[in-house]
Amino acid sequence: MERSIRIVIIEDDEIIREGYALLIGQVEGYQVVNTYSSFDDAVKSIVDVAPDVILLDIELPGTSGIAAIPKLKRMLPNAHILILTVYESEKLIFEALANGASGYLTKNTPAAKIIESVKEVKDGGGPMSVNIARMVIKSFQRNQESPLSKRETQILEQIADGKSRSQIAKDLFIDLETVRSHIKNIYLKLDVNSRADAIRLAKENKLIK
Amino acid sequence: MERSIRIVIIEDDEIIREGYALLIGQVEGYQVVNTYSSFDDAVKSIVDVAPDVILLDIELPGTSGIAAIPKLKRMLPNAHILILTVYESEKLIFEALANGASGYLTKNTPAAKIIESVKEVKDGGGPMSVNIARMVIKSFQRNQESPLSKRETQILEQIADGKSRSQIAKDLFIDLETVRSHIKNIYLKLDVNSRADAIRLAKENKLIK
DNA sequence: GGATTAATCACCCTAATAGGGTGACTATTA
DNA sequence: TAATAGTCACCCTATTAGGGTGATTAATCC
Repeated sequence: MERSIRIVIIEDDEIIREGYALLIGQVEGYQVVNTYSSFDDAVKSIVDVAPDVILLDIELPGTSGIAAIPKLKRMLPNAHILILTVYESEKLIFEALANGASGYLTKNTPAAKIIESVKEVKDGGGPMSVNIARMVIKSFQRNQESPLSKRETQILEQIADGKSRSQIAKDLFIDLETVRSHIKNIYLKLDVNSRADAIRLAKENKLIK
Repeated sequence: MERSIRIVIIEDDEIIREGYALLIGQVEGYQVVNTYSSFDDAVKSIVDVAPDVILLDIELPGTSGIAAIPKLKRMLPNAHILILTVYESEKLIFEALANGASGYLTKNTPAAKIIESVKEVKDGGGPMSVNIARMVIKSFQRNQESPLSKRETQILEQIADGKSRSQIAKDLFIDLETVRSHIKNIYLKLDVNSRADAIRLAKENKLIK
């Protein structure tokens, strides 16, 4: 028989924290080995506790959940972090994932889904709430009504890759002057006059990746 | 009573296509209004059929599923496209999502999950198979063992935003020479000697976003 | 306590680059 | 027939990028 999944909960609201602990702890194969009310509190003993999965809140007293992620990953490289929070701001979600969170659930998530998600992160999956998944997928999508032509988009993408005009010319097998011409048109259409502004505007409007 | 969800299936394998059609069509609230064996075949009548959700295969004769996505979105701006395929290549997934797919399922997905996902995309969600979600989340994560210091990472990120040294200096309130010094160290550490190479290498290794 | 690393700044140098202006030719598409 | 996309040409100059070779301070590490 496999040993049960060792879970730690870091959450400042005592009622929620103990509620989750009780809920998860009674499921077979799941073991809540400890709970903490803050990351700063967890630091002392969490390494010895050696959890497989850490349920982490974003809003915590002291070190924020976001800031805690890389620290936890350094202390416990094999542990999976599952964010469990009320926040749905795009910035927070992407920061959490970029920092190393393996999943992101919002707090209205039904108990069964939380249980399932714990198993899922432990097995290397990436569970997300429906609305989070929507935002994540949306972040990949480019603007379908770009003012830029295909060629212009392609060249702007190369500019965003840090390439010089001459490098772009070489890579696309066109003349340096043609590249210049395209860049001028890009600047005209976007109403900017520098690479930095063009890149910023294009990314803001998802004209390029 | 709400009208049922109008579904179209584009899939070249007849057995799979009709299997899905039968499976989905018998669920209450779900209506398979047509099926096609290719995009080129679908083009003729799909606009008149006016589906809410399009189940789309990636490997299709003629126009590929990936290439079909933006065309379908242009023809039916309000339809949601749900990819249903055996392919799990990172490149295909991100291309599909970037082109406008609302969800991505692999073909081993159980029937119940497919049914649920159709409803989910129709409601603006972003359903994904477990393994797809894992890859998507992974794509957000930065390398935890970067050779670059925080400051260097920050400066390389600004370089990737197309900023000049002097712009970076201004934005970070440090001297132009300090920026130069950091860039030199970045180049040394990454063993490159141009912005383009540094950006490419850093993105490949997820040192920056 | 000595070594490494991070972060800051200084001054040498030169080739290449970016951006602005203005215009032309061709092919496709509306 | 008018607009757009894609190609190329030549005018101009200030800025930039990259290489070299330092120094100083503070923090962190063994």
